Amino acid sequence: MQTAKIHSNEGEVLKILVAHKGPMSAYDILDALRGKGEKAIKAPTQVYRALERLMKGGEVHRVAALNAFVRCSCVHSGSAAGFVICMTCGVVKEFDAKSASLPQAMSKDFTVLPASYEISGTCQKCQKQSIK
Amino acid sequence: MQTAKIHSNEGEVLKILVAHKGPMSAYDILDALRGKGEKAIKAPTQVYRALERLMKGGEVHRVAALNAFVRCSCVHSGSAAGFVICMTCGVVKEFDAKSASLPQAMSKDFTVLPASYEISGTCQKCQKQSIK
DNA sequence: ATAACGAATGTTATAACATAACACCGCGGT
DNA sequence: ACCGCGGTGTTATGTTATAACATTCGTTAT
Repeated sequence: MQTAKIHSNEGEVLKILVAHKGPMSAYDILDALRGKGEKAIKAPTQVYRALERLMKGGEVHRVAALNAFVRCSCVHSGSAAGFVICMTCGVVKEFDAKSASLPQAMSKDFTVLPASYEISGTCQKCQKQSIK
Repeated sequence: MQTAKIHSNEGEVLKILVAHKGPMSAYDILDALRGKGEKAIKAPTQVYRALERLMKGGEVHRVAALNAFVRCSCVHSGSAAGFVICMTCGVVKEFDAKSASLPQAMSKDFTVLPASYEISGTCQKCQKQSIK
């Protein structure tokens, strides 16, 4: 069995993200971790690896529109994270895409247009092939 | 008055995108244009500038999830482009986010989960400030 | 015509984001 | 003890995007 290992990098990265509130690029995170002497993370790879696992665990999400990562701030279903993103100031709002009606989620605080919607997932064809 | 100028680069870039059907990265486009002798585009900047203007005109959209660009294939309202993206095979489907109901748009050909929704626009605050 | 201006272009360099490849370590199972 | 695997560290490189500046082309005003 794979018991809980060290994962200290994940902890460090998550701490930074929690403290920052809001999306950070991998390199922002890296800068925040560098110069913490001793045990500090030094290379992008380490940050990306930590982020990858945090994302797999649902603790962090990637915001493609910003090339950035955010702490999950939503009690969502785990499989349908949604974001409304202001491309001017970089503010993001997370919502649960599974339960919320999307247009509502955005129209409260965001003016709609011009806007771009992106839904990333897996198409049926690829889904089937992965089952084989 | 600013009459129609040359914009030959826009034409070249658009031609490539039309021929390719489907999203291309700026560097894919660049490679396709290079080695066309003479008048060929040679540098990323030129591609990005052409894309920028094509996007402003609504002829092309950027798909952030893929760091790519697609010819607009939709008779949409012009201000609410939507995409459903398969992160496995890279297939994208465009829909008019203004008129279509989003969940429907995706559920036909895409299995929903796990999925990520991103809606990029401008928040009210930034909207107001830009009016000033 | 031509000067002057702005928009489009060309060119070089660099910034920002992300991954490949390989060596090493630590722990758990046999 | 050893083996294997997953996590880590390190270096190098690949990919995407923009900055900065010189030049050319059209349009307009003189």
